[in-house]
Amino acid sequence: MQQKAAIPVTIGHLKSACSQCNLRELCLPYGLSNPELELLDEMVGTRRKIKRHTHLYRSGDSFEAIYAIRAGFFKTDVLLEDGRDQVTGFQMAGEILGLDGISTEHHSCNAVALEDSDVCVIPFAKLEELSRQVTALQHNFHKVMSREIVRDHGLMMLLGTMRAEERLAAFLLNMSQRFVARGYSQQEFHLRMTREEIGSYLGLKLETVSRAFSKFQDEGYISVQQKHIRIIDIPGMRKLLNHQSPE
Amino acid sequence: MQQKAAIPVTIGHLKSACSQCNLRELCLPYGLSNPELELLDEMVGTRRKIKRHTHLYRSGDSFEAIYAIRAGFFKTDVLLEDGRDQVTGFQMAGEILGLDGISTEHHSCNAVALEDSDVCVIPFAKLEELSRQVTALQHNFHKVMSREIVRDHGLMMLLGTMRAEERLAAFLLNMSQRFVARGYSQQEFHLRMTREEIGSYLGLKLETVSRAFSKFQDEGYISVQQKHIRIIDIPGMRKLLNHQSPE
DNA sequence: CCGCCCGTTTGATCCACGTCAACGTGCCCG
DNA sequence: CGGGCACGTTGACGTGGATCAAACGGGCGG
Repeated sequence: MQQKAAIPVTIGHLKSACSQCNLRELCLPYGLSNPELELLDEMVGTRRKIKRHTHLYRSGDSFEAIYAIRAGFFKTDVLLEDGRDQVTGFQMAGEILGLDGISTEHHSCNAVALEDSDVCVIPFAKLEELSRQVTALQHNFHKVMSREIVRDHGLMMLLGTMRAEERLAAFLLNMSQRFVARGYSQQEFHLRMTREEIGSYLGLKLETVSRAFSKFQDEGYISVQQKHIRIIDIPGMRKLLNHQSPE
Repeated sequence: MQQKAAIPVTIGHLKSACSQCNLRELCLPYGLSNPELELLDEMVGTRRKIKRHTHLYRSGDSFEAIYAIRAGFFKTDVLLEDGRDQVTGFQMAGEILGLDGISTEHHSCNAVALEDSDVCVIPFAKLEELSRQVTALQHNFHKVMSREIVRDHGLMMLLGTMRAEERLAAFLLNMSQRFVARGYSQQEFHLRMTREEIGSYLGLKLETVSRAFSKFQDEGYISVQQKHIRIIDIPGMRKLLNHQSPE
């Protein structure tokens, strides 16, 4: 983004600088003082470029660091022995990847880039060390983990109680909201994932996802052109969520 | 359990003692040295008794502490505006409740005791303070949060990809495993929750849960007598999980 | 000890979504 | 520029689990 290296690198030994990062309001540096930010800059060792459709880490990899997404888009998924898998999340700039690895010292899911991406590598041992000294960092980190838990509960709710169209509406509104927080349009965006990945995330088959997209378009809620989505009627979409329960 | 107070109390000002607790291998004290345990004892201010069917906290309550279950059994659930709700977890002795509250300083789910229970109140500010000094505590706490995230991913997998009988099998094996870790029988236990609560947790209706119980019994996997379950064929149950995928 | 009530079981029917199949469509590479 | 291929759409049909309904059983209060 800032400079294009003449030699292609997969692991860039560029220094990151949290103090300069325009995502710091969304990420671990939030609310830190300048001297504290400098400590954080030291801790975040390197950045790493991840090409589209390659893994940042795989289930079973030993856990050493968490990753802050500087630019790009990821999915995480888990795999069952029998081959079934499920997308557990889509992550965008400013969000943290790798928290699943802390519990066992090994990652328990795969993280795959859905577009060429750029992450800050945060060695976990150093994070723990620094968060013993910087209270605000410690607190931010705890909030990040807790937010992940709350997010997961929301997804469980979706998977456990919602019907297909509600799930897709919830998904689109969630995307919209996250794009807004990053300064993009609320109603118009580009989805980086396939219908199958959306389906896996929402516990639906890709055909069902496709049909729901078509239905929303027919009813004037959205306009769909491949992966390009425009939400025409946001309040209408919201109503889809709350009202129509089968009981 | 140890002594019955003459006066009924809901908030007991009994000192807890992590150093004496027989659950310390499952809980935050794991691996701490004796002097560190004493610091922990100081931090854990009080214990609190929660009667069956009463709330430990409610969604929206301001967040001040997390809770370690000393004895008893809880469920957590989230509520949608339209009245639909979903059980997001069942918690037993040695497990931690309340982590959802860190992110917004308010709880985002309800915690209800399914039997008379007893929890250690861990003021969160003090926990953060102490975990800045005691590395092992800090690390344990991070592991507890991460474990919760991994658990949630497993549940998402269940809700997103498994059929009814697989879900129930997974649920029963999970219960069994957690009872073993607490020194109870692997094959025989008492469920504290109703069929409806199991259904809500598994994303099924209570009738479906009931039918699956009956089917398992007919096929000789388990014997069911109300809430009392005996698993007869554990390896058989495990096979139910992996093999029979529809694709 | 009886009767009520909540939780559970079981049966009959329905329907949302999965499955299978065919056809479009944008895009990359030769 | 054209052919292949992954991704997406749409249709016809099947089915697992929801829904509706009725009856059962066990625990508890009177």
